[in-house]
Amino acid sequence: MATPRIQSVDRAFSLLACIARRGGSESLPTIAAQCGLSVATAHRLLATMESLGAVIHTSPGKYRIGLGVLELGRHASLDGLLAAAADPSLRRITQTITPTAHLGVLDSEFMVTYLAKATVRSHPLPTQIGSKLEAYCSGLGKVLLAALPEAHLDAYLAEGPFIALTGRTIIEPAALSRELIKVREQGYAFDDCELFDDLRCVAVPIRDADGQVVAALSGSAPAPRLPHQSVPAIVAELNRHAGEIGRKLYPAQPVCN
Amino acid sequence: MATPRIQSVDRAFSLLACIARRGGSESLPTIAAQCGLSVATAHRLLATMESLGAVIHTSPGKYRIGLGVLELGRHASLDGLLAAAADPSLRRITQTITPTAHLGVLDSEFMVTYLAKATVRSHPLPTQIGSKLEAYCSGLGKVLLAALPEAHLDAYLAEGPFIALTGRTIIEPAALSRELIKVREQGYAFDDCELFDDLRCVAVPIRDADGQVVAALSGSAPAPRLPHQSVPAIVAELNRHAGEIGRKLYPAQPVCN
DNA sequence: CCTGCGCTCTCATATCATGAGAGGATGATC
DNA sequence: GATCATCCTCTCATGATATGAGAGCGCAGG
Repeated sequence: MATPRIQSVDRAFSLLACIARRGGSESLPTIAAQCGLSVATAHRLLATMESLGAVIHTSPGKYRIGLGVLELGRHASLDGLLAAAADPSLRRITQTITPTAHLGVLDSEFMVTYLAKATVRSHPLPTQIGSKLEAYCSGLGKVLLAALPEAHLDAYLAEGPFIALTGRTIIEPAALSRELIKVREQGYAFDDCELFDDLRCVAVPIRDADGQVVAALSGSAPAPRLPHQSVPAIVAELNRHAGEIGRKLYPAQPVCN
Repeated sequence: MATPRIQSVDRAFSLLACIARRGGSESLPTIAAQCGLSVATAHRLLATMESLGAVIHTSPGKYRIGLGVLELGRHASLDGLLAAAADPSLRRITQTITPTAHLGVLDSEFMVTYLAKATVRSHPLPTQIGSKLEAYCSGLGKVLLAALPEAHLDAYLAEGPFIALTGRTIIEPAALSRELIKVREQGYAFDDCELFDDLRCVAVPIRDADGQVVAALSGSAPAPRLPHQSVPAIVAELNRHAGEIGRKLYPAQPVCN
């Protein structure tokens, strides 16, 4: 059968989640009840975690998440995890779908940051992990922009007209706005040589457990290798990978009933 | 006997600590060995935590701290924990030692931030939780300054001379420097009406597990109620509380061998 | 094709966690 | 200042739960 769960660990995290949710002032009996545990069990679990620094019992009736958790969290960042989680998918994509694959996020300045990249040797591309790029001119950027809340998007569009990188770059705010609506509706973006001449790219969103777009995944190829009729299949494949990445990062949350 | 520990929870956190330390690229067999666990056990624990989002298995040989831990950590801050952990001690101090007690930290601008305060009704003081105060003129500030690394302290002293708040405020950098050396040596600070007329205060450092000063704890009283000969006893009591607070926040770390 | 490595799973065993409730301590109320 | 209400801690017999060795599977590189 599937790997059996360790009950105590489930319960421990249930307690942590419960404490985190309540911001830190619930009594042990209350917490125990919320997690469906006996007071004795909850107490043992909390005492164990307290000695590990994961929880602290500040005063009667008050439990809080401890510095230990903060310390552990210091080693994780959304960007780093996205990159790490996406890496295997990117590799597979380059082997089966398009010769190049990218993962990117949008920063607060509306710039796309490349977090991960994979390419087959024969098709180098001048993109670099960690570098930033304007959003309006790439598949990744269009997917990420399309997911922005109305107000932010308007602010971005107001920055236009934009600079043309190729003859096909969308530079007019109105045209970009229309394009983004289309992207949002169809669930993917198609970059038809808008960033580099002769390079096409398909991009799809990566979503968290709530469906919010947190990043985008793209596959790029020379235009001849990426004809229009191949797009639907590529989108499907990319979506499969995007779903996998999303699920890796955001599993069923630890609930506390 | 003392509350029994939950072995699985200890092991789970041992794994987390191990993964965090290695920055995220160790194979399951390696991690298991480092934590003294069998591969099967480590696998079960990790699988459980993975489904909770505490860990993610990005690709073969690579485990990382997951977003779940980040999310939990979002609810904890050093400041908040210090305040919460100190609160009971502050209350006790006001009942047994001095009518007012404060907890403060130093920010990057050399300002003391009051994180917690307790007072008995009969002795109000115009200090507010969350407000900031120059460091040179209070017991808390002197303790915190005395713990700064040489270079930072020099930078601060160069900002002087300071503004006198009472006739006894130390305003000359040279004098303050001498005072801080004394504070460092004796392990506590005595504020003899340097901040408010007729208000004396004794302050001691709160240290983390490594002995680094992270905050300071003070007891204040009207000058007549805090004669010089009572200082040693007050220092001892404050230190007891400071130790308690430090131990609450920084228990024996989760080690991974 | 074969080898090495990393991960997953099986199963009998006994360790380990369990939960009801008593007792002690602390703080609030009157 | 005394009483009451919480909250926390601990005990102990029971059995559910975690354990670990090792086999098997899939994958990647040689």
